[in-house]
Amino acid sequence: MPTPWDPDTPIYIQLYQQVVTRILDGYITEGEPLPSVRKVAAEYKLNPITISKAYQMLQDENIVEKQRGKGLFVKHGVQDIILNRERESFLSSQWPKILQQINRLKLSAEDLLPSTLETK
Amino acid sequence: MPTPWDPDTPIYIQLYQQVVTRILDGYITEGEPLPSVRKVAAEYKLNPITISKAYQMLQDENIVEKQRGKGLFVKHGVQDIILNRERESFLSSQWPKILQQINRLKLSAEDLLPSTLETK
Amino acid sequence: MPTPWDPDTPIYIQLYQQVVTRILDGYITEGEPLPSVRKVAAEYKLNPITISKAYQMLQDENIVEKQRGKGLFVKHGVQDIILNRERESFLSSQWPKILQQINRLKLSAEDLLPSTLETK
Amino acid sequence: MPTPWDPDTPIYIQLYQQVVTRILDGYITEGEPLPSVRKVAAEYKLNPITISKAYQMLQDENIVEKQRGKGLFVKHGVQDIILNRERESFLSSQWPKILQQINRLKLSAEDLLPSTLETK
DNA sequence: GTGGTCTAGACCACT
DNA sequence: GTGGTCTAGACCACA
Repeated sequence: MPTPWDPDTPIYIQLYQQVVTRILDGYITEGEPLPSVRKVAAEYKLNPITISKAYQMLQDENIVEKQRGKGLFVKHGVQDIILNRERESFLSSQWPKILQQINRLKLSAEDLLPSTLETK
Repeated sequence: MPTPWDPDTPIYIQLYQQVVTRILDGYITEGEPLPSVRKVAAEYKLNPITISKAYQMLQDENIVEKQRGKGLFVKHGVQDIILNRERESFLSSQWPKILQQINRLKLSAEDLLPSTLETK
Repeated sequence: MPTPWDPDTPIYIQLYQQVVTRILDGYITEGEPLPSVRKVAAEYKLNPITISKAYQMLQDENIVEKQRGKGLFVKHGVQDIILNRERESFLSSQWPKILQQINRLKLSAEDLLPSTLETK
Repeated sequence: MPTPWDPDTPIYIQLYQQVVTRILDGYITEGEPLPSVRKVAAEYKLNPITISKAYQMLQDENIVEKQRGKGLFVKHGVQDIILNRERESFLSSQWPKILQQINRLKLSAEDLLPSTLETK
Protein backbone atom coordinates (compact mmCIF):
# COMPACT_ATOMS: atom_id res chain seq x y z
CA MET A 1 0.00 0.00 0.00
CA PRO A 2 1.94 2.98 -1.32
CA THR A 3 -0.08 6.02 -0.20
CA PRO A 4 -3.25 5.95 1.83
CA TRP A 5 -5.21 8.56 -0.09
CA ASP A 6 -8.09 10.00 1.83
CA PRO A 7 -11.08 8.73 -0.13
CA ASP A 8 -13.12 11.81 0.71
CA THR A 9 -10.99 14.44 -1.01
CA PRO A 10 -9.82 14.44 -4.61
CA ILE A 11 -6.34 13.05 -5.09
CA TYR A 12 -5.16 16.10 -7.00
CA ILE A 13 -6.09 18.26 -4.03
CA GLN A 14 -4.16 15.99 -1.73
CA LEU A 15 -1.15 16.17 -4.03
CA TYR A 16 -1.38 19.94 -4.03
CA GLN A 17 -1.59 20.04 -0.27
CA GLN A 18 1.30 17.66 0.02
CA VAL A 19 3.56 19.99 -1.94
CA VAL A 20 2.41 23.03 0.00
CA THR A 21 3.00 21.25 3.28
CA ARG A 22 6.47 20.16 2.23
CA ILE A 23 7.37 23.68 1.25
CA LEU A 24 6.06 25.01 4.55
CA ASP A 25 8.01 22.40 6.47
CA GLY A 26 11.16 23.10 4.45
CA TYR A 27 11.40 19.70 2.81
CA ILE A 28 11.14 21.36 -0.57
CA THR A 29 13.22 24.52 -0.79
CA GLU A 30 12.66 27.53 -2.97
CA GLY A 31 14.11 27.40 -6.46
CA GLU A 32 14.03 23.63 -6.40
CA PRO A 33 12.33 21.73 -9.24
CA LEU A 34 9.26 19.57 -8.71
CA PRO A 35 9.55 15.92 -9.75
CA SER A 36 8.20 15.37 -13.26
CA VAL A 37 4.59 14.47 -13.83
CA ARG A 38 5.43 11.11 -15.28
CA LYS A 39 7.78 10.28 -12.44
CA VAL A 40 5.17 10.98 -9.80
CA ALA A 41 2.55 9.16 -11.83
CA ALA A 42 4.73 6.08 -12.01
CA GLU A 43 5.71 6.22 -8.35
CA TYR A 44 2.18 6.59 -7.00
CA LYS A 45 0.50 4.60 -9.77
CA LEU A 46 -1.74 7.48 -10.67
CA ASN A 47 -3.08 8.82 -13.92
CA PRO A 48 -0.67 11.54 -15.17
CA ILE A 49 -3.64 13.84 -15.65
CA THR A 50 -4.22 13.75 -11.92
CA ILE A 51 -0.70 15.02 -11.23
CA SER A 52 -1.01 17.62 -13.98
CA LYS A 53 -4.11 18.96 -12.31
CA ALA A 54 -2.31 19.35 -9.00
CA TYR A 55 0.65 21.05 -10.71
CA GLN A 56 -1.72 23.35 -12.54
CA MET A 57 -3.20 24.43 -9.22
CA LEU A 58 0.28 25.20 -7.93
CA GLN A 59 0.88 27.41 -10.96
CA ASP A 60 -2.48 29.11 -10.58
CA GLU A 61 -1.66 29.89 -6.98
CA ASN A 62 1.71 31.37 -7.99
CA ILE A 63 3.59 28.86 -5.91
CA VAL A 64 5.61 27.34 -8.73
CA GLU A 65 6.55 28.62 -12.16
CA LYS A 66 7.15 26.88 -15.42
CA GLN A 67 10.55 27.13 -17.08
CA ARG A 68 9.98 26.00 -20.62
CA GLY A 69 11.59 22.73 -21.42
CA LYS A 70 12.88 22.31 -17.89
CA GLY A 71 9.86 21.80 -15.69
CA LEU A 72 8.28 23.44 -12.69
CA PHE A 73 10.27 25.28 -10.05
CA VAL A 74 9.29 26.53 -6.62
CA LYS A 75 9.20 30.31 -6.68
CA HIS A 76 11.41 32.39 -4.41
CA GLY A 77 9.91 33.96 -1.32
CA VAL A 78 6.99 31.63 -1.53
CA GLN A 79 7.35 30.05 1.89
CA ASP A 80 6.39 33.23 3.72
CA ILE A 81 3.56 33.95 1.33
CA ILE A 82 2.08 30.51 1.82
CA LEU A 83 2.45 30.73 5.55
CA ASN A 84 0.58 34.01 5.71
CA ARG A 85 -2.05 32.95 3.26
CA GLU A 86 -2.77 29.73 5.08
CA ARG A 87 -2.77 31.43 8.45
CA GLU A 88 -5.26 34.00 7.35
CA SER A 89 -7.52 31.45 5.73
CA PHE A 90 -7.35 29.19 8.77
CA LEU A 91 -8.13 31.94 11.27
CA SER A 92 -10.88 33.57 9.27
CA SER A 93 -12.79 30.65 7.85
CA GLN A 94 -11.89 27.37 9.53
CA TRP A 95 -11.17 28.25 13.14
CA PRO A 96 -14.51 29.95 13.86
CA LYS A 97 -16.35 26.83 12.73
CA ILE A 98 -14.10 24.69 14.88
CA LEU A 99 -14.77 26.82 17.94
CA GLN A 100 -18.46 26.65 17.25
CA GLN A 101 -18.34 22.89 17.12
CA ILE A 102 -16.27 22.68 20.28
CA ASN A 103 -18.93 24.70 22.02
CA ARG A 104 -21.74 22.65 20.57
CA LEU A 105 -20.12 19.42 21.70
CA LYS A 106 -19.39 20.98 25.09
CA LEU A 107 -15.78 19.93 24.93
CA SER A 108 -13.49 21.19 27.68
CA ALA A 109 -9.81 22.03 27.61
CA GLU A 110 -9.20 18.69 29.33
CA ASP A 111 -10.89 16.85 26.49
CA LEU A 112 -8.81 18.67 23.91
CA LEU A 113 -5.36 18.89 25.39
CA PRO A 114 -4.53 15.31 26.39
CA SER A 115 -5.18 14.14 22.87
CA THR A 116 -2.22 16.22 21.81
CA LEU A 117 0.02 13.80 23.61
CA GLU A 118 -1.77 10.75 22.26
CA THR A 119 -1.43 11.86 18.70
CA LYS A 120 2.37 11.84 19.04
CA MET B 1 -32.06 34.91 2.03
CA PRO B 2 -33.75 31.49 1.68
CA THR B 3 -30.93 29.12 2.51
CA PRO B 4 -27.32 29.63 1.60
CA TRP B 5 -26.47 26.07 0.62
CA ASP B 6 -22.77 25.37 0.55
CA PRO B 7 -22.20 24.46 -3.10
CA ASP B 8 -19.35 22.11 -2.18
CA THR B 9 -21.37 19.57 -0.23
CA PRO B 10 -24.53 17.83 -1.34
CA ILE B 11 -27.69 19.46 -0.11
CA TYR B 12 -28.99 16.24 1.37
CA ILE B 13 -25.87 16.04 3.53
CA GLN B 14 -26.42 19.58 4.69
CA LEU B 15 -30.04 18.81 5.50
CA TYR B 16 -28.93 15.79 7.47
CA GLN B 17 -26.42 17.85 9.42
CA GLN B 18 -28.98 20.54 10.01
CA VAL B 19 -31.34 18.08 11.67
CA VAL B 20 -28.55 16.55 13.73
CA THR B 21 -27.41 19.99 14.86
CA ARG B 22 -30.92 20.99 15.79
CA ILE B 23 -31.40 17.86 17.84
CA LEU B 24 -28.07 18.50 19.57
CA ASP B 25 -29.04 22.08 20.31
CA GLY B 26 -32.46 21.03 21.57
CA TYR B 27 -34.48 22.76 18.87
CA ILE B 28 -35.96 19.41 17.87
CA THR B 29 -36.92 17.29 20.83
CA GLU B 30 -37.11 13.52 21.07
CA GLY B 31 -40.36 11.90 20.07
CA GLU B 32 -41.20 14.85 17.89
CA PRO B 33 -42.03 14.38 14.21
CA LEU B 34 -39.81 15.80 11.49
CA PRO B 35 -41.49 18.19 9.08
CA SER B 36 -42.83 16.22 6.13
CA VAL B 37 -40.78 15.71 3.01
CA ARG B 38 -43.24 17.73 0.95
CA LYS B 39 -43.30 20.58 3.41
CA VAL B 40 -39.55 20.95 3.51
CA ALA B 41 -39.39 20.57 -0.26
CA ALA B 42 -41.88 23.37 -0.72
CA GLU B 43 -40.28 25.62 1.87
CA TYR B 44 -36.75 25.33 0.54
CA LYS B 45 -37.79 24.89 -3.08
CA LEU B 46 -36.04 21.58 -3.37
CA ASN B 47 -36.94 18.31 -5.01
CA PRO B 48 -38.71 15.96 -2.55
CA ILE B 49 -36.19 13.27 -3.37
CA THR B 50 -33.40 15.42 -2.04
CA ILE B 51 -35.14 15.65 1.31
CA SER B 52 -35.96 11.94 1.18
CA LYS B 53 -32.30 11.19 0.83
CA ALA B 54 -31.45 13.19 3.94
CA TYR B 55 -34.30 11.56 5.85
CA GLN B 56 -33.15 8.15 4.70
CA MET B 57 -29.71 8.85 6.15
CA LEU B 58 -31.30 9.76 9.46
CA GLN B 59 -33.11 6.43 9.47
CA ASP B 60 -29.98 4.52 8.56
CA GLU B 61 -28.17 6.20 11.44
CA ASN B 62 -30.96 5.20 13.83
CA ILE B 63 -31.66 8.80 14.69
CA VAL B 64 -35.21 8.76 13.44
CA GLU B 65 -37.83 6.06 13.00
CA LYS B 66 -40.63 5.69 10.56
CA GLN B 67 -44.21 5.31 11.66
CA ARG B 68 -45.85 4.08 8.51
CA GLY B 69 -48.29 6.49 7.01
CA LYS B 70 -47.60 9.00 9.75
CA GLY B 71 -44.12 10.27 9.17
CA LEU B 72 -40.68 10.24 10.77
CA PHE B 73 -40.16 10.68 14.48
CA VAL B 74 -37.01 11.44 16.44
CA LYS B 75 -36.09 8.41 18.50
CA HIS B 76 -35.90 8.60 22.24
CA GLY B 77 -32.51 8.88 23.91
CA VAL B 78 -30.93 9.93 20.67
CA GLN B 79 -29.56 13.26 21.84
CA ASP B 80 -26.99 11.63 24.10
CA ILE B 81 -26.07 9.09 21.47
CA ILE B 82 -25.44 11.77 18.88
CA LEU B 83 -23.45 13.88 21.31
CA ASN B 84 -21.16 10.99 22.17
CA ARG B 85 -20.85 9.87 18.58
CA GLU B 86 -19.92 13.34 17.37
CA ARG B 87 -17.54 13.94 20.24
CA GLU B 88 -15.68 10.75 19.62
CA SER B 89 -15.46 11.40 15.90
CA PHE B 90 -14.28 14.95 16.47
CA LEU B 91 -11.62 14.04 19.00
CA SER B 92 -10.30 11.03 17.15
CA SER B 93 -10.30 12.16 13.56
CA GLN B 94 -10.74 15.91 13.18
CA TRP B 95 -8.98 17.40 16.17
CA PRO B 96 -5.59 15.73 15.58
CA LYS B 97 -5.48 17.19 12.08
CA ILE B 98 -6.40 20.60 13.44
CA LEU B 99 -3.63 20.47 16.02
CA GLN B 100 -1.20 19.42 13.36
CA GLN B 101 -2.17 22.36 11.22
CA ILE B 102 -1.93 24.77 14.15
CA ASN B 103 1.58 23.55 14.74
CA ARG B 104 2.48 23.75 11.09
CA LEU B 105 1.23 27.31 10.84
CA LYS B 106 3.01 28.14 14.10
CA LEU B 107 -0.12 29.71 15.53
CA SER B 108 0.03 30.85 19.14
CA ALA B 109 -2.68 30.92 21.78
CA GLU B 110 -2.90 34.68 21.23
CA ASP B 111 -3.73 34.13 17.56
CA LEU B 112 -6.44 31.66 18.40
CA LEU B 113 -8.14 33.01 21.47
CA PRO B 114 -9.21 36.54 20.48
CA SER B 115 -11.25 35.15 17.63
CA THR B 116 -13.26 33.24 20.20
CA LEU B 117 -14.63 36.52 21.40
CA GLU B 118 -15.39 37.73 17.93
CA THR B 119 -17.40 34.69 16.94
CA LYS B 120 -19.39 34.47 20.13
CA MET C 1 -45.83 -2.24 23.73
CA PRO C 2 -49.07 -3.91 22.66
CA THR C 3 -48.20 -5.68 19.39
CA PRO C 4 -44.79 -5.85 17.79
CA TRP C 5 -45.85 -5.29 14.21
CA ASP C 6 -43.29 -6.40 11.69
CA PRO C 7 -42.21 -3.09 10.17
CA ASP C 8 -41.55 -4.73 6.80
CA THR C 9 -45.07 -5.87 5.98
CA PRO C 10 -48.22 -3.76 5.97
CA ILE C 11 -50.21 -3.93 9.16
CA TYR C 12 -53.41 -4.84 7.36
CA ILE C 13 -51.68 -7.86 5.87
CA GLN C 14 -50.50 -8.89 9.30
CA LEU C 15 -54.01 -8.52 10.67
CA TYR C 16 -55.33 -10.66 7.83
CA GLN C 17 -52.71 -13.31 8.48
CA GLN C 18 -53.44 -13.22 12.17
CA VAL C 19 -57.08 -14.05 11.58
CA VAL C 20 -56.24 -16.78 9.10
CA THR C 21 -53.74 -18.30 11.48
CA ARG C 22 -56.21 -18.25 14.34
CA ILE C 23 -58.81 -19.98 12.24
CA LEU C 24 -56.29 -22.59 11.18
CA ASP C 25 -55.23 -23.15 14.76
CA GLY C 26 -58.84 -23.34 15.91
CA TYR C 27 -58.77 -20.25 18.10
CA ILE C 28 -61.53 -18.76 16.00
CA THR C 29 -64.24 -21.25 15.13
CA GLU C 30 -66.51 -21.24 12.12
CA GLY C 31 -69.70 -19.24 12.42
CA GLU C 32 -68.13 -17.04 15.03
CA PRO C 33 -68.20 -13.23 14.60
CA LEU C 34 -65.04 -11.18 14.18
CA PRO C 35 -64.52 -8.39 16.73
CA SER C 36 -65.78 -5.07 15.42
CA VAL C 37 -63.50 -2.74 13.51
CA ARG C 38 -63.72 -0.05 16.13
CA LYS C 39 -62.98 -2.49 18.93
CA VAL C 40 -59.82 -3.78 17.27
CA ALA C 41 -58.82 -0.26 16.35
CA ALA C 42 -59.12 0.85 19.96
CA GLU C 43 -57.35 -2.19 21.33
CA TYR C 44 -54.37 -2.04 19.00
CA LYS C 45 -54.37 1.75 18.66
CA LEU C 46 -54.67 1.53 14.91
CA ASN C 47 -56.51 3.56 12.35
CA PRO C 48 -59.94 1.93 11.74
CA ILE C 49 -59.27 2.06 8.03
CA THR C 50 -56.38 -0.33 8.54
CA ILE C 51 -58.65 -2.92 10.16
CA SER C 52 -61.29 -2.37 7.49
CA LYS C 53 -58.74 -3.15 4.85
CA ALA C 54 -57.83 -6.43 6.52
CA TYR C 55 -61.49 -7.35 6.91
CA GLN C 56 -62.11 -6.48 3.29
CA MET C 57 -59.38 -8.90 2.29
CA LEU C 58 -61.03 -11.62 4.36
CA GLN C 59 -64.29 -10.99 2.53
CA ASP C 60 -62.59 -10.97 -0.84
CA GLU C 61 -60.99 -14.30 -0.05
CA ASN C 62 -64.41 -15.75 0.94
CA ILE C 63 -63.21 -16.46 4.44
CA VAL C 64 -65.77 -14.33 6.23
CA GLU C 65 -69.17 -13.02 5.19
CA LYS C 66 -71.03 -9.92 6.09
CA GLN C 67 -74.41 -10.16 7.83
CA ARG C 68 -75.95 -6.76 7.44
CA GLY C 69 -76.24 -4.89 10.68
CA LYS C 70 -74.51 -7.65 12.63
CA GLY C 71 -70.95 -7.74 11.45
CA LEU C 72 -68.59 -10.25 9.89
CA PHE C 73 -68.82 -13.98 10.53
CA VAL C 74 -66.40 -16.77 9.74
CA LYS C 75 -67.85 -18.92 7.00
CA HIS C 76 -68.56 -22.59 7.53
CA GLY C 77 -66.16 -25.14 6.11
CA VAL C 78 -63.53 -22.51 5.74
CA GLN C 79 -60.87 -24.16 7.87
CA ASP C 80 -60.27 -26.95 5.39
CA ILE C 81 -60.36 -24.60 2.45
CA ILE C 82 -57.76 -22.34 3.99
CA LEU C 83 -55.58 -25.26 4.92
CA ASN C 84 -55.57 -26.59 1.37
CA ARG C 85 -55.13 -23.20 -0.20
CA GLU C 86 -52.19 -22.32 2.02
CA ARG C 87 -50.59 -25.71 1.57
CA GLU C 88 -50.77 -25.49 -2.17
CA SER C 89 -49.42 -21.95 -2.24
CA PHE C 90 -46.60 -22.85 0.14
CA LEU C 91 -45.51 -25.93 -1.75
CA SER C 92 -45.75 -24.43 -5.20
CA SER C 93 -44.33 -20.96 -4.74
CA GLN C 94 -42.50 -20.57 -1.44
CA TRP C 95 -40.90 -23.92 -0.77
CA PRO C 96 -38.96 -24.16 -4.05
CA LYS C 97 -37.33 -20.81 -3.33
CA ILE C 98 -36.48 -21.93 0.18
CA LEU C 99 -34.85 -25.10 -1.11
CA GLN C 100 -32.91 -23.09 -3.62
CA GLN C 101 -31.59 -20.80 -0.92
CA ILE C 102 -30.71 -23.73 1.32
CA ASN C 103 -28.66 -25.14 -1.51
CA ARG C 104 -27.05 -21.81 -2.27
CA LEU C 105 -26.05 -21.33 1.36
CA LYS C 106 -24.85 -24.94 1.48
CA LEU C 107 -26.84 -25.60 4.62
CA SER C 108 -26.94 -29.16 5.87
CA ALA C 109 -29.64 -31.04 7.74
CA GLU C 110 -27.58 -30.53 10.89
CA ASP C 111 -27.68 -26.77 10.43
CA LEU C 112 -31.43 -26.81 9.97
CA LEU C 113 -32.72 -29.33 12.47
CA PRO C 114 -31.19 -28.22 15.78
CA SER C 115 -32.67 -24.79 15.37
CA THR C 116 -36.08 -26.40 15.67
CA LEU C 117 -35.33 -27.11 19.28
CA GLU C 118 -33.87 -23.67 19.94
CA THR C 119 -36.89 -21.88 18.62
CA LYS C 120 -39.06 -23.54 21.27
CA MET D 1 -37.48 -12.02 -21.95
CA PRO D 2 -35.40 -9.07 -20.72
CA THR D 3 -35.77 -9.30 -16.96
CA PRO D 4 -38.89 -10.32 -15.14
CA TRP D 5 -38.72 -7.85 -12.26
CA ASP D 6 -40.82 -8.82 -9.30
CA PRO D 7 -43.28 -5.93 -9.07
CA ASP D 8 -43.54 -6.28 -5.30
CA THR D 9 -39.98 -5.39 -4.42
CA PRO D 10 -38.04 -2.34 -5.58
CA ILE D 11 -35.86 -2.96 -8.58
CA TYR D 12 -32.79 -1.60 -6.87
CA ILE D 13 -33.23 -4.22 -4.14
CA GLN D 14 -33.50 -6.92 -6.76
CA LEU D 15 -30.37 -5.63 -8.48
CA TYR D 16 -28.57 -5.67 -5.15
CA GLN D 17 -29.65 -9.24 -4.48
CA GLN D 18 -28.69 -10.26 -7.99
CA VAL D 19 -25.13 -9.06 -7.46
CA VAL D 20 -24.92 -10.70 -4.05
CA THR D 21 -26.21 -13.97 -5.47
CA ARG D 22 -23.77 -13.85 -8.33
CA ILE D 23 -20.88 -13.28 -5.97
CA LEU D 24 -22.06 -16.16 -3.81
CA ASP D 25 -22.34 -18.43 -6.82
CA GLY D 26 -18.94 -17.37 -8.10
CA TYR D 27 -20.13 -15.71 -11.28
CA ILE D 28 -18.59 -12.45 -10.12
CA THR D 29 -15.15 -12.91 -8.62
CA GLU D 30 -13.43 -10.79 -6.03
CA GLY D 31 -11.40 -7.85 -7.27
CA GLU D 32 -13.47 -7.74 -10.43
CA PRO D 33 -15.25 -4.52 -11.45
CA LEU D 34 -19.01 -4.30 -11.57
CA PRO D 35 -20.50 -3.34 -14.94
CA SER D 36 -20.87 0.44 -15.10
CA VAL D 37 -24.07 2.14 -14.05
CA ARG D 38 -24.68 3.36 -17.57
CA LYS D 39 -24.09 -0.04 -19.10
CA VAL D 40 -26.54 -1.79 -16.82
CA ALA D 41 -29.02 1.03 -17.26
CA ALA D 42 -28.85 0.68 -21.03
CA GLU D 43 -28.99 -3.11 -20.97
CA TYR D 44 -32.00 -3.37 -18.68
CA LYS D 45 -33.60 -0.14 -19.88
CA LEU D 46 -33.62 1.34 -16.41
CA ASN D 47 -32.89 4.77 -15.07
CA PRO D 48 -29.21 5.11 -14.07
CA ILE D 49 -30.30 6.30 -10.66
CA THR D 50 -32.00 2.99 -9.99
CA ILE D 51 -28.73 1.17 -10.60
CA SER D 52 -26.86 3.77 -8.56
CA LYS D 53 -29.11 3.04 -5.64
CA ALA D 54 -28.34 -0.66 -5.81
CA TYR D 55 -24.62 0.04 -6.13
CA GLN D 56 -24.81 2.44 -3.21
CA MET D 57 -26.26 -0.34 -1.07
CA LEU D 58 -23.39 -2.60 -2.05
CA GLN D 59 -20.96 0.06 -0.91
CA ASP D 60 -22.81 0.62 2.34
CA GLU D 61 -22.65 -3.11 3.02
CA ASN D 62 -18.90 -3.14 2.38
CA ILE D 63 -19.29 -5.60 -0.44
CA VAL D 64 -17.87 -3.33 -3.08
CA GLU D 65 -15.46 -0.40 -3.01
CA LYS D 66 -15.18 2.64 -5.18
CA GLN D 67 -12.02 3.48 -7.07
CA ARG D 68 -12.62 7.07 -7.99
CA GLY D 69 -13.02 7.66 -11.67
CA LYS D 70 -12.61 3.95 -12.36
CA GLY D 71 -15.69 2.28 -11.05
CA LEU D 72 -16.79 -0.16 -8.38
CA PHE D 73 -14.80 -3.26 -7.52
CA VAL D 74 -15.77 -6.33 -5.52
CA LYS D 75 -13.79 -6.36 -2.28
CA HIS D 76 -11.48 -9.21 -1.48
CA GLY D 77 -12.62 -11.86 0.96
CA VAL D 78 -16.18 -10.80 0.57
CA GLN D 79 -17.56 -14.13 -0.60
CA ASP D 80 -17.06 -15.78 2.78
CA ILE D 81 -18.40 -12.76 4.61
CA ILE D 82 -21.58 -12.76 2.56
CA LEU D 83 -22.02 -16.49 2.94
CA ASN D 84 -21.78 -16.28 6.71
CA ARG D 85 -23.94 -13.21 6.91
CA GLU D 86 -26.68 -14.76 4.82
CA ARG D 87 -26.50 -18.08 6.63
CA GLU D 88 -26.86 -16.46 10.00
CA SER D 89 -29.73 -14.30 8.87
CA PHE D 90 -31.50 -17.25 7.27
CA LEU D 91 -31.14 -19.53 10.26
CA SER D 92 -32.03 -16.97 12.86
CA SER D 93 -34.87 -15.08 11.27
CA GLN D 94 -36.30 -16.85 8.25
CA TRP D 95 -36.01 -20.54 9.05
CA PRO D 96 -37.91 -20.42 12.37
CA LYS D 97 -40.87 -18.84 10.62
CA ILE D 98 -40.71 -21.47 7.90
CA LEU D 99 -40.69 -24.29 10.42
CA GLN D 100 -43.61 -22.71 12.19
CA GLN D 101 -45.56 -22.57 8.99
CA ILE D 102 -44.71 -26.14 8.10
CA ASN D 103 -46.06 -27.19 11.45
CA ARG D 104 -49.14 -25.07 11.11
CA LEU D 105 -49.92 -26.50 7.69
CA LYS D 106 -49.20 -29.99 9.03
CA LEU D 107 -46.90 -30.74 6.13
CA SER D 108 -45.01 -34.02 6.25
CA ALA D 109 -41.57 -34.91 4.97
CA GLU D 110 -43.26 -36.63 2.04
CA ASP D 111 -44.96 -33.39 1.06
CA LEU D 112 -41.70 -31.49 1.18
CA LEU D 113 -39.11 -33.83 -0.21
CA PRO D 114 -40.44 -34.81 -3.65
CA SER D 115 -40.46 -31.22 -4.70
CA THR D 116 -36.75 -31.17 -4.05
CA LEU D 117 -36.31 -33.48 -6.96
CA GLU D 118 -38.56 -31.47 -9.17
CA THR D 119 -36.74 -28.22 -8.60
CA LYS D 120 -33.29 -29.67 -8.96
C1' DG E 1 -14.61 6.92 -19.30
C1' DT E 2 -16.46 6.57 -14.08
C1' DG E 3 -20.09 7.55 -10.20
C1' DG E 4 -22.78 11.40 -7.75
C1' DT E 5 -26.28 14.92 -7.50
C1' DC E 6 -30.33 17.43 -8.58
C1' DT E 7 -34.80 18.65 -11.01
C1' DA E 8 -39.54 18.00 -12.54
C1' DG E 9 -43.11 15.25 -12.50
C1' DA E 10 -45.60 10.93 -11.86
C1' DC E 11 -47.43 6.87 -9.46
C1' DC E 12 -48.00 3.72 -5.54
C1' DA E 13 -48.76 1.74 -0.83
C1' DC E 14 -49.84 2.65 3.82
C1' DT E 15 -52.55 4.97 7.55
C1' DG F 1 -52.13 12.99 4.79
C1' DT F 2 -47.34 10.17 4.97
C1' DG F 3 -42.79 8.26 2.71
C1' DG F 4 -40.93 5.29 -1.26
C1' DT F 5 -39.95 4.37 -6.04
C1' DC F 6 -39.13 5.24 -10.79
C1' DT F 7 -38.41 7.96 -15.20
C1' DA F 8 -36.22 11.26 -18.26
C1' DG F 9 -32.85 14.29 -18.70
C1' DA F 10 -29.14 17.36 -17.21
C1' DC F 11 -24.80 18.74 -15.06
C1' DC F 12 -20.56 18.06 -12.35
C1' DA F 13 -16.19 16.22 -10.38
C1' DC F 14 -12.76 12.80 -10.76
C1' DA F 15 -9.19 10.00 -13.21
